[in-house]
Amino acid sequence: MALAETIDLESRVEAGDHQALKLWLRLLACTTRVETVIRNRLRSEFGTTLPRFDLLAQLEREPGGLTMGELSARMMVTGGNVTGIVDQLEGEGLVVRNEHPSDRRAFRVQLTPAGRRQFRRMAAVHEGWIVDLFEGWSPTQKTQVHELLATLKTHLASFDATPAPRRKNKDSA
Amino acid sequence: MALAETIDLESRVEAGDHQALKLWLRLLACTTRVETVIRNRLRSEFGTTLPRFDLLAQLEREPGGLTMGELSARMMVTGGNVTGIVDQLEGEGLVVRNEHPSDRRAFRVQLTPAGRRQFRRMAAVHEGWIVDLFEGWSPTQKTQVHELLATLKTHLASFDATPAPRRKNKDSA
DNA sequence: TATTGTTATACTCTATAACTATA
DNA sequence: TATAGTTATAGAGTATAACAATA
Repeated sequence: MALAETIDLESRVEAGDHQALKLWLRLLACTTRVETVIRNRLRSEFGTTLPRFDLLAQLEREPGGLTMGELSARMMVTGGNVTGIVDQLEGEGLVVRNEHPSDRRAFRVQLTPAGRRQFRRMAAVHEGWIVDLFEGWSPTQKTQVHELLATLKTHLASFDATPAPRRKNKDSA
Repeated sequence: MALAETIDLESRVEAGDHQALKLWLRLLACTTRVETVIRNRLRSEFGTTLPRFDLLAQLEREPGGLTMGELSARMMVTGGNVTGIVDQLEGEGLVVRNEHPSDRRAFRVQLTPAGRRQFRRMAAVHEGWIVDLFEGWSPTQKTQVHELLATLKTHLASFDATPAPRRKNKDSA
């Protein structure tokens, strides 16, 4: 653990590896904790879930609506799941499947006025939770991490993180 | 208080809120991506999962073994899940339930020699993946974030993130 | 023939509750 | 009575594949 200073040349690479691993473990611990708090509160306060909240958030940003396929892509989940979530939200009167102007196979999924009201109410509370949770960092630190994460995000973009374990073709294997 | 001042104050708070939210979204995006890559590779390369890997990691650190309850606490999941994972790993010959010296209800779950070999092999590869994924940051940046996360982690410790949505008694928040 | 979305199914991960065998 | 672990069940959350309607 605290062996850092006395390393010789040979173990330096290994120490570097451990540095990355320890960083990852800590990052994961923090993220998981925040996520759990948010999930729990979303359920207890609003009787909803993270994917449902996420779907509403996607629609709120796109007043013209989104197709099921676009929702699927933005939420990074496969189509069948989107159908299920939209079914639920439509049942609650928060979203509607409107007809698509140019493709009769597709829909323009949009927020209803009630859906928009409900989402905004939740989003405001949600944002308050996030603010509290990240109060551990000063504004300067937040900015700093935000920028560091931008770098990391770019780097990570080159890794294959497709949801499916197996893609149709093209898998180099 | 002048109107202009009020507006200014309000928008400052709002700006601060958005800062935290944007930070969280980016943090979540990065973490999710890393996790997905790791999960996919763990499955495709070793036919295993993150919880199974995690359980082996817990045992590797504790040569004397751990009880089911201790595993449950360290992995932050409830008991029934641990039973399932240990069943699988025991079936594969990677861990054993040995008898507990002083409590006949409990076990000392331990790695088998094969389990230790297998875990070490996986852990080395796994660490390489992490190193690659975090190559986006310089060693200095890694250290920096690691320390910032320590601060955040401390702050987060005061929030209730119990797995269960509903606990026996009162919410302390 | 390709694509949009639905249906049906399955698997992972996790929680709860009732149960057993000790303590 | 309380605790360690198991069993059975439930419910998110996600994936795959076969299918219908339309392009």
